[in-house]
Amino acid sequence: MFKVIKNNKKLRHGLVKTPHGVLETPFFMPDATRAYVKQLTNKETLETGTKALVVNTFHLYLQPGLAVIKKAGGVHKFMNWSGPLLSDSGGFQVFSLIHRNSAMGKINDDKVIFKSPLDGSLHELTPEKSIQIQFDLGVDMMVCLDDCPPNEFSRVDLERAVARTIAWAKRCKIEFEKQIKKRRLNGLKKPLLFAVVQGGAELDLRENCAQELVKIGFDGYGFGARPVDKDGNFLENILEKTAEFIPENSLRFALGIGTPEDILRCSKMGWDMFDCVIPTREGRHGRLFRFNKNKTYKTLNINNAKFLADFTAINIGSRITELKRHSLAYLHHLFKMNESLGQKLATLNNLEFYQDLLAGIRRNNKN
RNA sequence: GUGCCCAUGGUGUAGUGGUAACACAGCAGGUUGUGGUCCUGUUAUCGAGAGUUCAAUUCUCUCUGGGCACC
Repeated sequence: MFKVIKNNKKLRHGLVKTPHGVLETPFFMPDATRAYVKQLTNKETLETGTKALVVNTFHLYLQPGLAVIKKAGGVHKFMNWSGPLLSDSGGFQVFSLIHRNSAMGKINDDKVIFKSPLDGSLHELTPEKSIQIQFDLGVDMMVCLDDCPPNEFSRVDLERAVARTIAWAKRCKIEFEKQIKKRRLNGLKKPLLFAVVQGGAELDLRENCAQELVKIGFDGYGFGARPVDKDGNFLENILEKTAEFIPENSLRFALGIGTPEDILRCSKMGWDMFDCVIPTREGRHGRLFRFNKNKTYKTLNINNAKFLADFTAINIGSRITELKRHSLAYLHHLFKMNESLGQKLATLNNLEFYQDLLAGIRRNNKN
């Protein structure tokens, strides 16, 4: 259940009730694709201010496999996470796999068949199966299987992907209702369901896709495909208009977004939910995010030689003791030694930065 | 002491009578529904001296340094 508490033009503040707790919007979810945030224990993840995580259907289906997760009693129990979890449908992964290499699978209107990148075995994914898997995972928020085309696809190909995404969303909704009844998940136990708006950089396709999905009716709607073009330019206008195509009382989920700047921009357009690999992945590669005094931010590459003897703190204002006490010079040393403790500290730093960024947006939107 | 072998960037190795290549390290970029090991640039080298030659990192000699064997 989602309720907008404050709506000042497009600056939104709201509450999402999920089976595993309430979330204030807008919020950011780190990606725990394979049921772990890389480098961190759950306790450490919580210390960054993180409330909810994203896991991935595609990855968990392949490893460790559904049998194991069902036996564990769901992903929450498997990974010992008691907060809200969202699962991605796996559509993005399957389609990027096939679009990169057509030998990896086939897509038709009914289903998608793909080869496991792990052992080459063949698997079939349908909208119904994707929803069933997500119920087996036992997550709080699920995403419909969508046909996710690269933004550079031709108009005709984008149209076909939109048509398929709508048809599949309908099938997902039907399967969702079926599973709800079958599993008797009423009231607060009922997960939220999201559909994904496709259409590349063609505004009318985005509008059409959103309208058709709204007719079917979902708790929230996501922005599909990469939010940047092939030159790395942010699709600002497309994001802004797509948010407007989504009803005000629905959740707006900006999948895979993004840089701190992109999240700031999107939150001003009325997007409520974000997830991205940037803070964790870039952290592992040595890029740190930090605030300037005037609330702007900058990044630094801890690998750079200029940090060799920089004994200032990683983040003097951090709530996390290690970030407050350890110096940049020490972190530089850990990275030069290829010591995973360095990746952990950088991940902690970046997730705390992202959560502080979102907390700031929420404060701003409340007032 | 005698004999033999070796010497190429920071490290480990290619190679050639027309001034040198690769890997790692270094330096710096990149990463948007996860590439933990990824990608892209970039800096830097023929131990010293003499000889042969139009030309030597390459051939010869001496020296220096290192290794092996023998006494």
